[in-house]
Amino acid sequence: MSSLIALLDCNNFYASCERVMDPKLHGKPVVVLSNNDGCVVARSNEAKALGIGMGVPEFQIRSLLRAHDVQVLSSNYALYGDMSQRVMETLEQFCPDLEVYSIDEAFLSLSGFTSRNLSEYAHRIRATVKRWTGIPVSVGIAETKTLAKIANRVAKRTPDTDGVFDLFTCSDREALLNRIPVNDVWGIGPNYARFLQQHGILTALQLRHANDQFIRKHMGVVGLRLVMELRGVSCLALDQCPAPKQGITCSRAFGKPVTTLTEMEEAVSSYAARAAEKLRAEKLAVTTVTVFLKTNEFKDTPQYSNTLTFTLPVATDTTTELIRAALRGIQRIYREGYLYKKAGVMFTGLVSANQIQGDLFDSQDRARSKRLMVALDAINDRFGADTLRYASSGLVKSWRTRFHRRSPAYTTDWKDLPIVFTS
DNA sequence: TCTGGGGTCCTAGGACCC
DNA sequence: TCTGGGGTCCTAGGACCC
Repeated sequence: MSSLIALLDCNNFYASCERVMDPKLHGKPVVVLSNNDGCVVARSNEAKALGIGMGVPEFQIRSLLRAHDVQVLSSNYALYGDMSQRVMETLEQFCPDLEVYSIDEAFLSLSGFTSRNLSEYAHRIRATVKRWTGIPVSVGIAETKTLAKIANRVAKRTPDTDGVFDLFTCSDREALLNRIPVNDVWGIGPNYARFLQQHGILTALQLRHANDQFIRKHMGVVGLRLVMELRGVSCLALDQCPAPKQGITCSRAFGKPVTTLTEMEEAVSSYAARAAEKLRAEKLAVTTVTVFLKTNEFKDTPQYSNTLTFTLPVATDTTTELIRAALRGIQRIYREGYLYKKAGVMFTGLVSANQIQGDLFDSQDRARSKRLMVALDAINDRFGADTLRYASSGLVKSWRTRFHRRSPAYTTDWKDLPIVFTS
């Protein structure tokens, strides 16, 4: 008996979260925008039906949005993170062998459930998630992750499946796979799709029957694994305890172009502080810091971008040191005379915070820094992000990312708690 | 005017060593 | 007289994901 996997995926996740908290959004087209209210990152079914594409810049569809009274919201990541946790906790009650794959998806191992009617079980999971969290989900079942992804797509797009599709027991798999465009296969992005189409491979079925050597040569071992998975040979195991993070990044596009070193320093200082918070939340310390900046590639103005990576003498998780390091870096690559659009700070070479190796010439008082960071995080956690912050991050922050249409902090701020009236 | 952010994995090529 | 080869580590870049 081969193993079976279910992929559970929340429908239109960000838009669905907004609807849970604001029922007025039901039945209306809803879109959620990325940082800076730049691009569409989530769409309700009604918005999809209007032809609004994923990733489209908001300014390009502004008249369409207005004409159809589309409800437009900025991203509210605190809300989505909370809702995600509720969904995952619900799933765990049904199936403890699960891999949380992303904010809105989980793979479930159904190997121990083969005596059941799996479709029926999936319908029960789906109904329970809806009842407990308000989030609609779809479930795809198959022998491998890649096939489960395809099954999930069928469940989402075929109304009479009622949100659950079992590809394993499907009688006409070949015909079904032949209706899946190759660019819809998990792991086939724009580049591979174009390449495969040029070689006459247009569907998931054709990719499944592709020549192994050909795939190995042009798409590497990743491509070969993908093809094997399409054939029902599991190559991507369920990963219940994800590997520790390899890097932590904080980067943002500016709300308006940055033209002075002072503003750039403020931004980079804020990003370093934010990345340092994430670092401590994961109980990690960093040895390698990368800073980068770039101008707006969509514009016809002079272009410049640069990146600098350097290694710290001693691994650290202290905001003060990391800001200082990031500022030294950005000062070296900053050039006058450009309109900067984006900058960022990346931490790599992460080590566990409790095994920091000191060095002979280390002059920092580590115990003192540690106490300071614990206090800083506790205050910001209690009273809200940025209650305490470093002066180098600036006060005015005219470069800051814009969120003009953010919904309230329903789940993370008492004053935004939703109020329910009953009659 | 206006085009996101945060990740992972793999590969090729250079530096270095023995 | 006539320029080795293999292993390891690191980095940059490319592909993909949500």
